[in-house]
Amino acid sequence: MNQRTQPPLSRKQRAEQRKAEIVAVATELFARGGYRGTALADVAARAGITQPGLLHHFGSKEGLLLAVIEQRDADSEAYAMEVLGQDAGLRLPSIPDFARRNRGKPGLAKLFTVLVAESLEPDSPGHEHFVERYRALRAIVAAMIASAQKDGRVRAGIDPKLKAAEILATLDGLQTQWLLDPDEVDIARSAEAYAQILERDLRG
Amino acid sequence: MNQRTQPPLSRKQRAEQRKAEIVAVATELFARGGYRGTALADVAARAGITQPGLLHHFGSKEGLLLAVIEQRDADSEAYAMEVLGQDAGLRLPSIPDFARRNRGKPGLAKLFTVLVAESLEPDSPGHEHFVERYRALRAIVAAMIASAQKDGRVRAGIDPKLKAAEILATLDGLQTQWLLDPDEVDIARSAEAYAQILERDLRG
DNA sequence: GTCTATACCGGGATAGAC
DNA sequence: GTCTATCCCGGTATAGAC
Repeated sequence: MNQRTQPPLSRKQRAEQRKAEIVAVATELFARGGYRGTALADVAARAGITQPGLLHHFGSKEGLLLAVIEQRDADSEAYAMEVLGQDAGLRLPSIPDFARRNRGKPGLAKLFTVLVAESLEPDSPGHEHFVERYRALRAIVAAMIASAQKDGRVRAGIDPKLKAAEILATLDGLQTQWLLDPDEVDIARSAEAYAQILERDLRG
Repeated sequence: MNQRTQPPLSRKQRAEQRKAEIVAVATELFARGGYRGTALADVAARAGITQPGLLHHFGSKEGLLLAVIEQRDADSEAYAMEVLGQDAGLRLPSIPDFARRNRGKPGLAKLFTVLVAESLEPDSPGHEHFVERYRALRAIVAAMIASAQKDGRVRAGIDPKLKAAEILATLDGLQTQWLLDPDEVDIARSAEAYAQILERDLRG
């Protein structure tokens, strides 16, 4: 920013920036329509490029999908760190925060829901990725619960792995109902109510 | 069965039977691949008919989808009646039964998950249907909870509508994790654990 | 690195014979 | 009611010029 002429963007940097723009557009379009339902040409047009121009960067449509997934993961990991990072403890109040934040970006939430469903079949492009993602998430939450059990902040009767799966399931499921019918389902209130009963449940 | 010659199938009955066969095949194929990912010709081939032959019955691909959805709904409604029908009370133990039953038919569970995701977008073919379906399910469960509150079997602090959404969310979410990674997620055990904590929660 | 042009495939729907 | 033949669209990917 304080260089005298123009910030010297190398060719490689320019290319990366271009790719990032395309990924952003693709994220939005995949969220509606899903992966299969979205045409490469549409992504290209919105990014101000032609379809072969786009393919030059990503090689194939699947390549673009993987780039989108990768980038989305980086985002949410950053957020997870921010929200529950400092103390490794259980911060239940952060659950509604998380919900509220997703509410602000329905596109991202929808992208995730749609892609997971498209990835259920074992040989689909994103399958392995989402399997790993859920395993990792369950492990993280389970570890938090187990650690809280050692401190006596969570009762012993809880099975950390089962409870982790259940927590993720509830939040995902609420989100799906909200995406389907936002007028009827208040994701923030639901998440708050859930955080409360969860606390009751964990403390015993 | 006790007619002397052959049970006289009218033309109309034959046609209905044929359609039912096709719907069954379509259900299976839509479960993998989803609606968009499934070719009409594949459905037709598996049903022992040609693709135009199939279209003769359903008019369009969307027509076939609606037939599939309708039929699946009839099925699950029948089951819901069976499982919690007699007494209008809350039968939490039936939750694991429900999960176990779905485990036996992963195709149907997958169909549902995939179609809901494909129906998030407001102008998608099945959107209205799934919106209504969830509203109805939430209303039924909420009514059961409210009635149990009147009897004093459920504590007053519970908000029936919020709790209904949460219950459906948890079961859906667990099912999705199980479909994605059946080796890692035990849907029956998870559902049992959830039914237990739910009982604790409701009783207070 | 981006374009134009095009090859090529797969899919849904229609026409019309039987 | 089912078939064959065909149309036509939309989509991905490739070739090759600039």
